[in-house]
Amino acid sequence: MKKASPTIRDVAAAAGVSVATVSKFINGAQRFSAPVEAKLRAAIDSLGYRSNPLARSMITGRTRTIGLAILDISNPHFTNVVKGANRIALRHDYTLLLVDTEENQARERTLIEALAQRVDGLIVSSRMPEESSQWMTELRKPVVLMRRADSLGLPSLGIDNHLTTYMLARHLLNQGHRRFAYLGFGQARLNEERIEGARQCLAEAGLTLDVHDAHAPTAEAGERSCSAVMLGPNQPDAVICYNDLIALGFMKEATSLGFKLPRDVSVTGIDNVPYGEYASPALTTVDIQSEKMGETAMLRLIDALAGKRDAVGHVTFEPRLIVRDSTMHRG
Amino acid sequence: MKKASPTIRDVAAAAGVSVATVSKFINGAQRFSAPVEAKLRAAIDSLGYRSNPLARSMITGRTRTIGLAILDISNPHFTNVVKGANRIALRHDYTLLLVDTEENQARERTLIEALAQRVDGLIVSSRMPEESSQWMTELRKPVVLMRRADSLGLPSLGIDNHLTTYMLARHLLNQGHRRFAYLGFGQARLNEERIEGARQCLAEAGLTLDVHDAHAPTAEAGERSCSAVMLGPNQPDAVICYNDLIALGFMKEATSLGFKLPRDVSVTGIDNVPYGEYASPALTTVDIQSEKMGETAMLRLIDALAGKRDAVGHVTFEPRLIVRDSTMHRG
DNA sequence: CTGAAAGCGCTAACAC
DNA sequence: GTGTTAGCGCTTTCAG
Repeated sequence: MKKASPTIRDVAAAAGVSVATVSKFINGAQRFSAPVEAKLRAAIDSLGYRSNPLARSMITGRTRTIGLAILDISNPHFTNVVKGANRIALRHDYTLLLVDTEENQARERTLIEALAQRVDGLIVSSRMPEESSQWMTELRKPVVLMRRADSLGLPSLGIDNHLTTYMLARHLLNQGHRRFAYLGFGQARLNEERIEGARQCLAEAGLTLDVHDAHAPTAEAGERSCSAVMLGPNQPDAVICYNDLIALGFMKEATSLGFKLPRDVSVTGIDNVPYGEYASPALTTVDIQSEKMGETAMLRLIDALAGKRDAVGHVTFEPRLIVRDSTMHRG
Repeated sequence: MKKASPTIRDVAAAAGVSVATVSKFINGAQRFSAPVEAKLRAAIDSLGYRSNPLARSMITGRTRTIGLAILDISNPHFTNVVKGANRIALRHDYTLLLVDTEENQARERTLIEALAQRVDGLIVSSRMPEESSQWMTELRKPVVLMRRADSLGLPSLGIDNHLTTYMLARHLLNQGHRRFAYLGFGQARLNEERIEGARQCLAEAGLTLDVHDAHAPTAEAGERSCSAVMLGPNQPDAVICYNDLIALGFMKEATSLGFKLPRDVSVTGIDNVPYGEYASPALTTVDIQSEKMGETAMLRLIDALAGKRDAVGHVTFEPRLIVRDSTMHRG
């Protein structure tokens, strides 16, 4: 299982040619005379030769590997990002070096810096404040950021967060809701934008938003926070959650607490994770094109690596409202 | 963003020592005289030197990278495997090179063979028949298989599949169900074992199993197959699904078709994916310790790489029944 | 403790 | 078309 692999030299010897010829052959760099080609082929597969990508990389400086740093592989949003990124990578003959930072900011930098050394470029998802992310520009490798960060001068992409919650609020308003709560995740940069989006929409209707924090972007966190929202002094008839996971947990706990959904309260999420559809009531949410974001990030990175002109700008994705059964008209 | 990185030679020059000394220093291979150590430190961080892992790997033959090949990152079962494997890898200072074969057998071999060249060892999840998996033993790298395959002589691990469905059938039997259907995924090796487990249990009660195939291990497939199961000639009062995803899809569609769950039919899955809990009715399932499997696979691999004696055997995990609301007593 | 030198397996000029 | 040769950035004997 671990026998020493034959090298290019072994092949050269076996085929009676020079190493340079073998190298050119495996790289398909040119054409060869029939006898040489035959001998090469024979030597290669009789020895079971496979070129050593490490040695090649050391010279060319390219590894055909892209680093992808995400915050939590358990979150279906990121799973979809990985899926999209992986698909494009494969198509361009790259492989993915995955790093899950597990929402741990302390580790993040070390992990990503180490990653940067083994790849040609990287896609990074991070919650670090822009001010302390300067190091990302000093990785000596092209980086695509999965969030807006204008001051860093890095290519980036993300959705219009303000719009997500604006849409949600408008939808709920149209349905006749009047008492709004927002269950957020304060550590995320984009939490503010989401609060702002909902607030603005509500303000236009003369309403206010009761803001809560779930402290984690997970279903468990949503469960834990439910009673504080539903049994507090401002019982809402509509709650907008930071993401689908929180919403799913919230709905489960609300049901346990004896509320009938969506009759007693309408709930919405953001992300359009695959399982919102299978919850009951099926979750109204906003699709943020997670998979597409992964694809686009990878595409931009690969273009950059190929030397194509890359607008070092921000690409904004359009969110799309997905109405399901967790929101209903208020008589 | 791409300035040429300083090399060990630059450091040596700046510090006025030899490259060998620098090498030993960054590898913490020995102790140094105070003045040398000071100069080294100064040179290294004034240059911002970082050792090039590729060059190191080429010599040592080790990359500190583990390859993980899974069938579908969208499936929460595999997500959990990744999570577990990643946690252990990180702890031992390894990184994960992830490959998602997307349930595509044709690509699988190529992808994995390529992967094998860039890693120290690999963990492989595959549906390939044992007979045609011989190549996995010829990768020249340690491999841990995420399924039973005795003839290959590779370390492997998995759960007792026979027991999963046996338990499920027994549970449903105890609840008074009598008309059983199984909604499987024929392409999986373990489908047979699961059918057998349920069958055996039912046989003991003088009952039979009505076997169907969903053709994919996904929620969509479960939805599509529902009507054939529920509206066919043998309407069941209990259905055991190949996995949670299929069960979730099945339940959704059954509800659409007008069935009341679990009153009209009890449904079970296998895997204990996080979202079964948030479906309604919450899904009765069998926990197969996905995350733990990932951890154990990684641990065994790392032990093997560290030269520790590794029983080239199969480790079997115990499934555990999780009863929730999708199964109920039959009056 | 420190240094000199010989490569790891391969590519990339440049000759022939 | 094919061969020669000089390294890539680093580790690793082996002397001193």
